[in-house]
Amino acid sequence: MPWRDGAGAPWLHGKFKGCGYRMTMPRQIILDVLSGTADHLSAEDVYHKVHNAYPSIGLTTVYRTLELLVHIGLIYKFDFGDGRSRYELAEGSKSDRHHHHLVCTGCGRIIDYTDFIDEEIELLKKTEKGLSEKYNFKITNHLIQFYGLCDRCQNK
Amino acid sequence: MPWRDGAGAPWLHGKFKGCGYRMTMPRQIILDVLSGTADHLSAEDVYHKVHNAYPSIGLTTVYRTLELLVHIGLIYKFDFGDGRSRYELAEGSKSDRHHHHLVCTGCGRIIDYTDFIDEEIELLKKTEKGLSEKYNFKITNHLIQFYGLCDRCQNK
DNA sequence: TCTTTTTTGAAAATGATTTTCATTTTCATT
DNA sequence: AATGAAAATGAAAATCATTTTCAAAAAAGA
Repeated sequence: MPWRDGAGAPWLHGKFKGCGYRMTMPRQIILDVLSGTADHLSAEDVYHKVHNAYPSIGLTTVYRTLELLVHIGLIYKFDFGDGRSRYELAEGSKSDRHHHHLVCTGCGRIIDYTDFIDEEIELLKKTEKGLSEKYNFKITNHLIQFYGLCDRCQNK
Repeated sequence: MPWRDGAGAPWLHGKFKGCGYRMTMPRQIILDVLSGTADHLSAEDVYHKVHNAYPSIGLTTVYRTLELLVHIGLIYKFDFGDGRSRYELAEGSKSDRHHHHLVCTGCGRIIDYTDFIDEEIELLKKTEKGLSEKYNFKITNHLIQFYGLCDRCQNK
């Protein structure tokens, strides 16, 4: 699954070239890193992980690549309120189900949940449709997060 | 409603003192500014508006006061993805209904909507309950936002 | 291979937010 | 009203994530 041969997922080449971008080594490795974790990595997290396989990479390139991947739609960018953006693979790339986030305001822990997702999605669809019509807004995305304290943080 | 006499809303004094804080002039004026607008002001927006009534105020104090007000629960802090935090009065202070946000990724415009809110709230309650039990999470807050293009931005 | 365009990395710049610290203000007590 | 301790303030400096600049390196096409 992580395509360690250095070629990257073949179907991605097409996605990149189709958009006029080149599939380069840094881009492949950054995608590999994101594919190989279930965490919500920050740009610097990615930078450190990438560094192992490709020590010469610069933080700048990581930022640029992440921005590009968000633009192409291969990854999502999130803000969980700790001052740095977090990234995760968009579903479809991996066998990853659509989920939302539970954010602990105590320790910053993030829990992905898929419970109730179907109902949420259904309501979201309905809401999107209604809002699109009323406000003439072309909705492309949504964000749902719950904030609170995780079990550990509740006990001081 | 904006208590222009400089005393601030009387019931707020209690809220502040109850938490061990003092109700000062800068704090009153910052609250007045937030009460007097329907916009989603950034810290610097607040700073500029406050400056009229209280020219000696510093940006630092604005930041500190906003943080305090968030902590007390009088205002909410939002991130709409443009790199600066935005603040708005929590409902209850004003005759303000609970609402969610529609964010235009083209121009940054924010639309508050209350449509479908009742259904959303109902589902959120149910979801919160379920998630709280399953993950032993004490949920205090939620965030729902839709992203897309507003009517103006759709036409280039 | 040669040429053009894209991508890269290091260093510098940016910009929002936070910290530091000396001064001023508040408020419970004289 | 005066006093003194605790809290709040403001200016300047510090932080820190992210962006920009720019010259060199890598990729795609001829």
